Amino acid sequence: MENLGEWERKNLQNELLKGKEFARQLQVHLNVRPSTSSMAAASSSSYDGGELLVQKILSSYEKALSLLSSTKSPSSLNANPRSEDSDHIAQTNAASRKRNILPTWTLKFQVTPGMALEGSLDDGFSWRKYGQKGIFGAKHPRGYYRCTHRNLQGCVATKQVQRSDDDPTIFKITYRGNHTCSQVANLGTTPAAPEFQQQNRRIDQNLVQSQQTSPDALLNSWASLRIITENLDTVHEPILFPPFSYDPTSSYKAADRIESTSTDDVNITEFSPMFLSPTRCGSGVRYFSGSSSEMSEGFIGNQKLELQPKKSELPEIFSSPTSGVNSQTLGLDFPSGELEMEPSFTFDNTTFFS
DNA sequence: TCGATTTGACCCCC
DNA sequence: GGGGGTCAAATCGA
Repeated sequence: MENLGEWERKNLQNELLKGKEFARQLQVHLNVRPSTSSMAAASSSSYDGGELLVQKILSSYEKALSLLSSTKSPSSLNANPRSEDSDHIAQTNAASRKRNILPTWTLKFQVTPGMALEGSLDDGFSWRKYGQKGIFGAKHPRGYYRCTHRNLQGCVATKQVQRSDDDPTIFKITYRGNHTCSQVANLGTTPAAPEFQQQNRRIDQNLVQSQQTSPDALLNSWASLRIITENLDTVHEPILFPPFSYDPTSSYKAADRIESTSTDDVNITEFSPMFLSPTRCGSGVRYFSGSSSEMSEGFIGNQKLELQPKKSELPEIFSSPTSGVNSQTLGLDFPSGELEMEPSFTFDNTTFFS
């Protein structure tokens, strides 16, 4: 934490505050009594899983914020000898520091063999490829993409696309950093926008091509979830994950599977923005399990989701032992993690990694 | 002509 | 020292 610059601290704090606020909104919807002692609440058998979960969420955010506020000023970073040489080096170091603290999460897509990969998994954002490298031990090269608006708008979002060694039809896409460009506003963070609502209705056509590539944006990408943690019994109240937004031109074979699953699956017509109506949202994702230190997973219909924390990301903030359900598990902020989605997602991959 | 992609080189971090 | 991430010049294509 001591290695965080002012910029990172502010962003972290803002993200944590947002997550905390979202949790509070969820608390309101669940009619959870505000409690100054989340642990006391946690030990109370009168709370059902969802309410308990909310208490833990708030507790985790409060602790994370507390940890953040208790850390040193980043001014000590100037003592780094590498930053004294030149502006270029200083900028490089700054980039490296940002690299280390930027939220990272991973999606896995399974594609239909033979289909062309258009736009390297079009997720709705504009990406510009800036590199490709062979990775040690990997059969396939890794592609590096950054937001097209990086220069104009300073958007720091990047993604890496790596084809799986075991199954060439599986692509692992690692997103890093939030989109700060105008694309965010156009791709679902404005729930009232007609496009957004229309996209919600298109879920049955294009489920997995989430256009949200930031942690916050991912909030707009997921159907409501029911979450189970390793410390909790089944959570009966859904944790809300806002809807996917989709590329209407893509085809997605898993949608039928989702629609055909049982009654508590995603109610496609009732996707709602963040935390609007827990009871309205279905529970397409059956559950998430695990803690910040262990893999979490869940399902949207038949689709498996995995959240795999990366230990290098924000360890100070999210190391709280009571943060069994931290923002990542909830999708509130996804400080790091992996979402594995293996639907029969179809896209054109013939031009990828040519 | 301009934006995107390719690719070799550079640099940071482990 | 090696691997991974990024840079930037060269190249491509609309």
